[in-house]
Amino acid sequence: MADDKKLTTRAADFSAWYNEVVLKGELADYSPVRGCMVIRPRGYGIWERMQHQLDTMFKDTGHENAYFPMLIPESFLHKEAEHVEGFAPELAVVTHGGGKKLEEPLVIRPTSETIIYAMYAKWVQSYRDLPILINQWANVVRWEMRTRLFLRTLEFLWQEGHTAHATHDEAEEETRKMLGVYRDFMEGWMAMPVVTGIKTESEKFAGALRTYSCEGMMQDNKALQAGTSHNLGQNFSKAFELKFQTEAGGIEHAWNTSWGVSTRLIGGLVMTHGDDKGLRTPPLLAPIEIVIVPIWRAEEDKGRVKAAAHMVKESLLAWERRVPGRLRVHVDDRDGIKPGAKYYEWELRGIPLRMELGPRDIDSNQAVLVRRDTGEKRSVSLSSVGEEAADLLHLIQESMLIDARERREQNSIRGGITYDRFREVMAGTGAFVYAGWCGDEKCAAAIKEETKATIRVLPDEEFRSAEPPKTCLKCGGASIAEALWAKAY
RNA sequence: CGGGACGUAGCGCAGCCCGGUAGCGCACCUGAAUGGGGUUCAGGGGGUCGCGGGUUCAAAUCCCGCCGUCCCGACCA
Repeated sequence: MADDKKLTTRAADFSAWYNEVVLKGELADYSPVRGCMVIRPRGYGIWERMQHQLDTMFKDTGHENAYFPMLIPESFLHKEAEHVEGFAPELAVVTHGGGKKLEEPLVIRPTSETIIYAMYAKWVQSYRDLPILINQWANVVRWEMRTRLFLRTLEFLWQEGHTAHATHDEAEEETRKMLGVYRDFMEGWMAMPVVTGIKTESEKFAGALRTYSCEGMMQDNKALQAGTSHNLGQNFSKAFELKFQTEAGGIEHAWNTSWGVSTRLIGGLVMTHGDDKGLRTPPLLAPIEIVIVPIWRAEEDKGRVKAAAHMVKESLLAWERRVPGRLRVHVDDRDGIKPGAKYYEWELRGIPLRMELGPRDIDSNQAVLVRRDTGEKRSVSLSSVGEEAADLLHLIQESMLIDARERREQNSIRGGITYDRFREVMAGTGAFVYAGWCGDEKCAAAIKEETKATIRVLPDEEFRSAEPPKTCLKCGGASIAEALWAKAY
């Protein structure tokens, strides 16, 4: 039976561990405003690399960046019924300006659909004006009850893409395409495997026709919704009269999509790859890929060892790597700190590769390379150090994804699970469980009540088993949806 | 918003029960030695004890109120 395997999970107090890695890794800090976060340079360095890569991928798929205002007239939110219902409880509202009470309150954007489609309505006359493919990087505010650094803060930084199309099929294609971009980024760059799929009616975005999502598994076996892509249908174009004249001459409402990822991804990175030594950063996202620690015993060695370290750095910078861009190398030649202390510090920061360079190495034209992910050490010749380092970084990137995927598979259960066993698993380690659902919200609600597990997505093929579940996990009735059940952040 | 814990130096904490000159570890600064996995010694700087009120000759300590943080519920990218 698939569910007889041994499930594993990280230490019980995962929250404390997470906070420790984030705070001691100096990724973020609490701000004076409750529930808001300050991203410190180390965290922002990772985010900048994420942002740059995502931006590149958006541009490669034909999108442009723009900027829309932070303040939105309250009435805009009310134009789409489901949308306002979904967001009303968590809005921050500006009621005064210039010392006077405003005639109409302004909400601080919780997301920008309304203001953006109001503008698109002005810009679009003809089918020739479509599609509009725009992205914006912005901070948004949602007044959450409970907050957590990176995962759920009152204010957060994200990217939101908003597009308008002439047909439903084109919008659907865009929605799926951007979900794929997210998956490629999360797996290829963050080394974080995700399950993609469609959200159920009750879990979809407020105002969407369909919502697709990327769900990663964290080390406590809970799911993290890492990115979403929505097919909004004509809901917003009807609310904001976003209409165009077709080639045939008729007037039709446009079809919209929106999709976003946020700084939550940094939290996902920590919870996917962190270990008890601190952060582990995939090489492609590491602000520094290689740190060179020069080691000297006698004072007379110091000068030549430091000089050698900088020469090695130069030779690494000169190395032509396979992916675009130079190797990112730092020499830690600080005085007064012993090498061991430096090792701990760089391990905490998650730098993927460390090079130890001492007098003995230099005399034998060698250096020691140490992998952050596995701790493995190897001696390499200084004449081929660039190639060795580049190969190792490539290997680390690959093996971090493989390891994370293996961990997820180890903690996934497909098929043949009884509800009793399901309850037992969810009360214990937790898992990704692929099982059927009869489609009745009462069953889903009962499962949530009893186990805290919800349907994360109806997964795409990659995650499904050969044999689809035939019965509902809870009631045993005929299954109409093959669902991924898990506890979630 | 309900239940619990907590708030004292940059970080982690003791002191509170039983009121009486604000302490410890790490970090930081100076000097010297040290340096292949968290150096050692000596000297030094830093705190309106979360905020406000009350009791008292005297409050970090007792009482009341507020604010904030964390954990557990409801909400959520």
